[in-house]
Amino acid sequence: MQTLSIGELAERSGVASQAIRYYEKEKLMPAPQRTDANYRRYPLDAVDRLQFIVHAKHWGFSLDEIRELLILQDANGDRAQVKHIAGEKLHKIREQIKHLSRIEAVLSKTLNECVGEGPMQEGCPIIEAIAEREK
Amino acid sequence: MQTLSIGELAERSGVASQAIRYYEKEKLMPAPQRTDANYRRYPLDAVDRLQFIVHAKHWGFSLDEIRELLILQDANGDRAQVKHIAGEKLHKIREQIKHLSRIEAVLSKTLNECVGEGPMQEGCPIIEAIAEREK
DNA sequence: CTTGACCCTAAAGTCAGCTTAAAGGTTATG
DNA sequence: CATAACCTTTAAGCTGACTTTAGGGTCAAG
Repeated sequence: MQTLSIGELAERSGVASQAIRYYEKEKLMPAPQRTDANYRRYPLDAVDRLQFIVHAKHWGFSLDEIRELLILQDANGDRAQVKHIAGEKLHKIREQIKHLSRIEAVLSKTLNECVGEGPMQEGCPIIEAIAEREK
Repeated sequence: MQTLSIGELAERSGVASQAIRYYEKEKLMPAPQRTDANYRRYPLDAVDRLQFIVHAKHWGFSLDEIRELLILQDANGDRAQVKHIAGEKLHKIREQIKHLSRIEAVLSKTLNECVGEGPMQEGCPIIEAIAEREK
């Protein structure tokens, strides 16, 4: 069976060798077999696992959360647990969207109100909005 | 004129003394006058400045961005510059909302598709969504 | 057989925005 | 006048997700 050195794996997955070693230390990647010279040799499907990590990171999952998902996969775990983790993540994402939307609303409103000209001796609606806004 | 010790300022503003010293080092707060014993004495409006910082942080501005806004205020700067900084921030916030909304859409869709029962031998729509999703 | 490209480990550095600790001076209270 | 509650400084620690550095070992090409 074909195996990959860490450098080949890095190139195929787009993840730096040192990051791969870091994922191993953090238990996201299993420790691979070693050659006599103590070089890591990875099976081909290590590429998929790394890309799962990359995608999950892009989705905003932390390494801790990704580790949980991988453990469930490795253990052929319960769908309910995966759904639970994803549900919590969805909740957090919706909270973030709410928070950002509130900011977006006030900021775009004040930007419209600001003429964007002249000095600010008598105040600037943007500065004032930041200064006064509660909560 | 009444002045405040750093501890009194901390209590009135809700910002820890050490954080106030940190803001001084980072040029967000001006270095205040000192007593003979080298104690900081703040004017009352230091409370407002600190609360401006707190609010701006809550809005998602970084300390670097807040410093820029404060410099414009201190210099009685140009409204156009403030509008420019706020406009860039608004753009970044809208990008973040877009990114999160895309994730929210896919994640809530896959959560609905997942029965949330049984083991995942034959795959789980959530895991697969993460694994397969491009970009 | 040597040079350069790879691989190894462990430890330290990076970013932001602080917090905590260490070691000491000052001031208010009983 | 002692002691607790302030204040001072500098330096180190924290989180997350790595990257960089230091100091070696290994391997393929010429």
